Amino acid sequence: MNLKELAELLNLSQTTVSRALNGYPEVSDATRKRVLAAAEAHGYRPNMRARSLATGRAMAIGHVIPVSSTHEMLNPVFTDFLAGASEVYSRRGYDMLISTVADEDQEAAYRELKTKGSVDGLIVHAPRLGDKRVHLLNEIGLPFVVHGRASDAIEPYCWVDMNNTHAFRRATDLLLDLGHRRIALINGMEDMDFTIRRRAGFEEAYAARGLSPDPALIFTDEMTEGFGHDTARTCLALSDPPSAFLVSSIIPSIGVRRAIEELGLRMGRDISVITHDDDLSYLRNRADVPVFTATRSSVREAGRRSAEMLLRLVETPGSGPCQELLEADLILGQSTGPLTKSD
Amino acid sequence: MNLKELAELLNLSQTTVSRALNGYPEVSDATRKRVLAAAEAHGYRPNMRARSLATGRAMAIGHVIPVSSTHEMLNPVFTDFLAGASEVYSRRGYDMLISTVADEDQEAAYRELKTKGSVDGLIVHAPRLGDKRVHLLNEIGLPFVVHGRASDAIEPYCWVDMNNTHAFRRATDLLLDLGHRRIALINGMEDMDFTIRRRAGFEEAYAARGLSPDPALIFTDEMTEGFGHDTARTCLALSDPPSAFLVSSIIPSIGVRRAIEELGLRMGRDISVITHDDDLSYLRNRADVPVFTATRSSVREAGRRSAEMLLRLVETPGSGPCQELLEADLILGQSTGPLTKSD
DNA sequence: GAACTCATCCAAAGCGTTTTGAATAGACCA
DNA sequence: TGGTCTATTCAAAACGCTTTGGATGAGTTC
Repeated sequence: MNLKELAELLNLSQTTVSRALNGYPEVSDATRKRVLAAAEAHGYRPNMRARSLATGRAMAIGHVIPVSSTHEMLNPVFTDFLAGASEVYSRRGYDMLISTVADEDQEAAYRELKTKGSVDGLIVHAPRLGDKRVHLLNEIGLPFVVHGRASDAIEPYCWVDMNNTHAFRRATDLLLDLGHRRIALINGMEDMDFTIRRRAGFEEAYAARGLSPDPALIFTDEMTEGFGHDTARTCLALSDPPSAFLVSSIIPSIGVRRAIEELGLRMGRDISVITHDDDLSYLRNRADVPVFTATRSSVREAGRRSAEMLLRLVETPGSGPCQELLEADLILGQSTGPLTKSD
Repeated sequence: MNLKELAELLNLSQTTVSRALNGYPEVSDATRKRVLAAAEAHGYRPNMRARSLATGRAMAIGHVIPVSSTHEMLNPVFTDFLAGASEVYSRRGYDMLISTVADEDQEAAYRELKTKGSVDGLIVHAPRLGDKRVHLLNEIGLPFVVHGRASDAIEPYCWVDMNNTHAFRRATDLLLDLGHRRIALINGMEDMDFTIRRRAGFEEAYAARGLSPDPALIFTDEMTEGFGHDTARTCLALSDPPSAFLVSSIIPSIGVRRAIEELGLRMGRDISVITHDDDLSYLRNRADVPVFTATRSSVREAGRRSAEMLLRLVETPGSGPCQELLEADLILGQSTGPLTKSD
C-alpha cells in the first residue's frame, strides 16, 4: 500500500493525503480523520527511501567504528554507549547505522556517508591524538558529536566527555592518601585521547605532592581482561612491586583481580585497586560495598547525552557548538586499603 | 555533484553515465574510461536514497534488538556477533541498521521495516519459546536468518546456531566422569531457546547414566557477572552444596569465580567450573591452559556465518532455507578436577 | 543496394514521497 | 449583485537514480 493507492482509495489527491498524515494545517478535520483511519486500517507506512529522497533527511544517525588489525573498537564499553544512544534514537524516530571502517579509508568513508546521504549526522568515536576527523567533518559539512575530545583540533566542535583528568586525579589522590607511592597505571591504547587525559590526572596528583610516578609502572594497551591480568602478573613479579593499581576499565580490572588472587593475595588488603567503572550493564560494580573502589561514570548516559546533542544539532542547524563534561563519582569499595608496610 | 551534472559535464546522457559506472556492457570502452575518470576526479558518489528508490534495494541489513524492562539484549556477546556480521557487510557493501524495539511493539516494528524499505533483510536475535517472529517474517516476506533456533516454528526458515544440546551434554559428561554428582546449572533467561537446549543437554547426560540432576540447582536469569556471583554464593552456602558449576557464559562465570575465591576456595581443586565460552574478544579464555574448562564456540564466527547466509538469501531469492549448526569445542582448562570427597 | 546485425547511445518513464503553485467553492462584506 | 477572503483541495514538479524501449549509424550479408 503506497500513497498513490491510498489516495485513490480515498478519492483524494496524494497531496492531501500526505498533508493529512504529516499534520499540516490546510486539511479539514473531517478528511484528516478519514485519512488517518484509512491509513491505520490498511497499515500504510510511508516508504522511507522515497521520503528521504524528497525531504533530504535520512532519519538515521551513523556510528563509524574504526577497525584496525591492532585495535578493536567494538567492545563492551562501546556497546553500552550504543545502548544509551539507541534509546534516544528510537524515541525520536531515528535509525542507527553502524559501519565499521578500516583505519586507512576513514576519510573516504566519511565523505561517502555524506554524499550517499544515508545519515543525517554522526557520532565520532574514540578520538585520538592528531585526529583529523574533526577537521574533515567540518569541511564535509555533516553534523557530528565527538564522544570524548579531539584535543588538538583547532576549530570548535561538539563533544560529550567525561572529566577523565579530574577523575584520575582524585583516584590517585585517594591512593596517595592511603600511603601508596608505587602505583601502577593500567591504561588504554596509547594515542587515545582519554588515555592521555587519565595519565595527566595521575601525574598531576603526584606532582601536587612533589612526587612523581615511576614511568616503568605505566602500561597502555587495548583494555582486555588478558591485558589487565598479564600486566598485573608482571608487576607483582617485580623486585619492587607496586602496592596499588589504577586501572582504566572494569574489564582489565577483572584480570588484575584474577592475577592478585592467583598469587594468594587479597585485593584491598595486600594490594589496592581503583578502577574506572563505566557502569556496564553486564559487569556491574554495585553492591552495598562494591567490589572495586572506582571512578564511576555511566557510558550509557554518555551515549544518551551524545545522541540528544546530535539530534539537536541535526534538527536545528546552526545551534552553536556545545559541550558537555560529565563528572565521575568516586565510589569507595572493597579494593582499597592503607599501605601495609611489609618491612 | 549528481548524475545529471556529471552527464552534462561529459556531454552524455544520464543513462550512459549510469551504465558506465555500474559496469553494464553496452558502453564503449572509450566512454567508460572517460566517465570513470570524470567521476573519480569530481568525487561523484551516487546518492543511496535515490538509488535505493530506483532499485528497490536498500543495501542495508537490519538487526532488531528486543528490549524489555527485564531484559537487555545489548550485551557483550551480542556485540561480538555484530562485529562478525559487520565484517561481512562492509566487505559486501552493505550497511548495518540497528533498531532497539520494545518487546510489545515487535510486530509493528517488523512490518514497518518492510514497508519503510530501509533494509533488505534482517537477523533475528534471541529466539524464545513461542517466538512468533518466524511466522510473522515469513508472512511479511522479508528475508531473514535466525541466530539460534525457534524450536516451535512449524514453517521452514534459515538459521545459524551452535549445537547447544551436544555441547552441554559433553560438558556435563565430563563433570560426571570426574565424579561430580551435584552440579549447579547457571543458565540464561528461562524462555530463551538456547537456555532450553542447554538444559536438555545437561539432563540428557544425567539420564544416560540413570541419574537425574537436582532441579533446585538449576538457575536461570540474565547472564550478568552479578547473577553468576550471587547464585554461586547461594549455592555454596547450602547445607549440601554442589561440587561443580556449569555456566552458560563467561560473564557469569567470572562472577562464579569471584564467589568461589571470596570463600577462600580454589576453582579446579575445591569446586569445578565449566563455562560456555563465546570467545569474546575482550574476555578471552585463552592461555596454554585456559582459566576455564569450556565449551567454546566463537559467536563472532556465528555472526559472520549468519551475515553470509542472509546476503546469499537476499541476493538470490528463493535459495531454499538453509541451516548451519556449529559444533563447540570442549576445551580443558584449570577449572575442573575430580570430585574430592570431603567426608 | 536493400536488408539485417550489432554496438552504442539516448529520451523518457518509473521508484514513492514532499512541496510548489493554482484552482475551486463557499463565506463574508459592501 | 459582485468582489474579496479563506479554507480546502489538487495537478504537477521535484528529489537522483535505474531501466525500458527505442534511435542512430556503421558494418555485414546476400
